[in-house]
Amino acid sequence: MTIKDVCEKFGITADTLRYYEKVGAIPKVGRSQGGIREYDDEALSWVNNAVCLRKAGVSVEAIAEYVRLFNMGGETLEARLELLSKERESLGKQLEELTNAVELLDYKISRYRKAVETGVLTWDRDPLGN
Amino acid sequence: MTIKDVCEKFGITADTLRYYEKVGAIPKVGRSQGGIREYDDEALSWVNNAVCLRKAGVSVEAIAEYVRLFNMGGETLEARLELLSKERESLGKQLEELTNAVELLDYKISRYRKAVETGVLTWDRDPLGN
DNA sequence: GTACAATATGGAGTTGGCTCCAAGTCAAGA
DNA sequence: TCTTGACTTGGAGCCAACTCCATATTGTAC
Repeated sequence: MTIKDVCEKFGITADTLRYYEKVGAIPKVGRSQGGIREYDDEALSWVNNAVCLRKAGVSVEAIAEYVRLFNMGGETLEARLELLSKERESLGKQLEELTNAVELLDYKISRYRKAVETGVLTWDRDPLGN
Repeated sequence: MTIKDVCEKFGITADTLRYYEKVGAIPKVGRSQGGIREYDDEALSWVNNAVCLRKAGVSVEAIAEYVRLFNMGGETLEARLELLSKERESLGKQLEELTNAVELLDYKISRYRKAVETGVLTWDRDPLGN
């Protein structure tokens, strides 16, 4: 698979893909004789890992650290588990913040729907709405 | 309430709070005769709004746009509703990405727990794990 | 009233994550 | 073979969101 195919598959740019490789968020990708990247299934799996985690806000650095540990082999199983657990915990917190914000927005939206109907914006929870 | 109190209450720095005010993510805060910020309940409600949305990843610009519309008065009810709805939708997408990533991490973590026990890292979904 | 901490302002600096650019190489169709 | 478009690299540039700094002013404890 060429870099372009991978870009389309994951909805990212070639620059981003090269950047991920440069900083180690994915392992070095195999090349043709001419030096052109050729993504095999394993490479795609790494790209998927990076893209999925990045979309959730995991830092490129953390992803790269995981790749680094992975490439060091079986000695780093515990370290990788710890890294993944830490990131998982942080995503759990983020999930909570996100849920809070969604709740806030949903409440405001419901008030605004009423306001657009009636012409008056009111708050029934806390008299100080905005 | 002083800026320091507000910082502690919301777990952010005074610089951030002043920055939010400067760029309009919260409305201008009232001052003492000497020019020192004094946060009343309404100001706190605005700070809460900004902090909550920022933690979920809503841009400072979008928050500031909402404040701007709010300050323009009742003519902008629909515009505000539309803005909030758009942000709500974007958070919904983000929630999905986050959930995907949590699922991925949970799966990997379960595999790593087994690996730390048995000494061998294996993948039962897709043979290409990482 | 005097020290000293807290706050004010404007503006520069930092960080993370891309994104773009120049100059060159590679490869597929006419 | 020639052309044209995709790909390569290294490095510079950009943007959002802070974060830090210098300098000045305010407010509080003694």
